[in-house]
Amino acid sequence: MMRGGGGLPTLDVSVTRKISDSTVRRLSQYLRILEGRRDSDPGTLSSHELAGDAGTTAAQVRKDLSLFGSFGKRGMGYRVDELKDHLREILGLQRVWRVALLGAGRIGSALFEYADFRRRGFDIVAVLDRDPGKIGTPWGKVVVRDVRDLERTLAEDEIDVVILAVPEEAAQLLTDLAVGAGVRGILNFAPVQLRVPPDVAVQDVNVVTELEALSFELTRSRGNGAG
Amino acid sequence: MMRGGGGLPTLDVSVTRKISDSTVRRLSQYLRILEGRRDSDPGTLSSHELAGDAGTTAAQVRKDLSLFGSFGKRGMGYRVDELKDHLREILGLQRVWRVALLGAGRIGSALFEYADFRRRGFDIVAVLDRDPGKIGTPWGKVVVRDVRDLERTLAEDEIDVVILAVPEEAAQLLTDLAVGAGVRGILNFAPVQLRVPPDVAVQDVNVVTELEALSFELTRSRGNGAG
DNA sequence: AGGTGTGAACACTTTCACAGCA
DNA sequence: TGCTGTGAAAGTGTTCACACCT
Repeated sequence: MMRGGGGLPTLDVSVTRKISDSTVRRLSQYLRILEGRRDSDPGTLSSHELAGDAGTTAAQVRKDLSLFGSFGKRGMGYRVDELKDHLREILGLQRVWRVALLGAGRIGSALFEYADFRRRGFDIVAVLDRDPGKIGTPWGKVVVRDVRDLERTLAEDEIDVVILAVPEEAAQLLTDLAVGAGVRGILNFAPVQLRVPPDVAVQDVNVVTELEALSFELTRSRGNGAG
Repeated sequence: MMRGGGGLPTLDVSVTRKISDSTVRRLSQYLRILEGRRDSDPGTLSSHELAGDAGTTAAQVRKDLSLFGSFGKRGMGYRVDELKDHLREILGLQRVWRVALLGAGRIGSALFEYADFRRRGFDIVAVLDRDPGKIGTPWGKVVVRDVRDLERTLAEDEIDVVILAVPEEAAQLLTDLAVGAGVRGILNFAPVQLRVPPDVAVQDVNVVTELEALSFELTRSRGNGAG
């Protein structure tokens, strides 16, 4: 493989190549698995081991990683610490992302309480809602703000990413405001297809769709000899 | 296209063919879009319209639907009511699925309160937790039960699908018990790769992975001329 | 021997483009 | 004419298999 530099770590993160969504999700999973390893575990692991834990194949693991560089040693496998660092860099997790939570309802509060975000580099620095009964109440270190101050909040708090946990009807309007205020990433819990400019990234979480996918699978497999 | 019967509705649901996950997700989306239409909207719509609302292409819509039958009329498009029925049948939504919620914490309670499930054919008929402070408390029409009664509850309540909203450490154990008790579908919120027999369907929901996918996209696009 | 990195083969998905029906 | 349904083409993603390094 050709690469320019001398002693720099081998990492092709900067190369613009199309990386599939499934690859990215697996990389996230690999990182989670590595982070779950104890200090007593060996400091090195093979693509086979990682694949086993991730429910994929060794070839898939090697291919995924090789898209970004050569992180392993032949005959040895991958050094856990090194690979963790590479994955964090690949995924853009070596910085803290400033997140605003839009919607302080059930979903919003469940997400807010989920401490893993902070540990994983996503800091919820603002919470906004429409309900006067919620505005002004303290949530941990932040105070719930009026969603009408959305644009100012996003700018002042230098928000990178917005988590949309509001009713369907409000989702597109708030998206437009957030995008206008410079937000480039949205994690969308509302069951609508958000319309955004091409330079804005959206990830959808839709539990009903997941359940319907289960329903589909269960319905199909019923007849196929599983009895 | 060849098909056996006489006057029966044209529907290939029974045919065993590999349908991709992305197709299934789009079908769910199409259904949601159709259900969101008002009575004042036209009773018919084209693949182009549906594609527009779903953020995909007309060819994709037609291909997705054609995997299951010929539901449209050339020159006319699709009848909304008919297509809704077909999609419900394809997705296995013409019955009510009996769901047990494992874990009455933040996520569990947010999910439980999300009324859309019931409307969409997923009835949460049991809630279980480990916490003695929660066991016995009424949640709507059901009472939180001791997770130690899991197997009996699953059998007695004829549970089809389990929603796993418990801490990571408990997830695999509860999965094994549920599978042993005959559950064939699991919606998993725990950040672990569950091990299940091949006839059990699992869908994962992992918000951290979604955020990391956003992080990846934002990191990559930074340099690529969006400024 | 053990295990990575990777081109090539294969499998799957999406898009194209058009015949054919309303 | 308008729009579906669908083979064929193009495009993507996964698996194979092996050269090569430790």
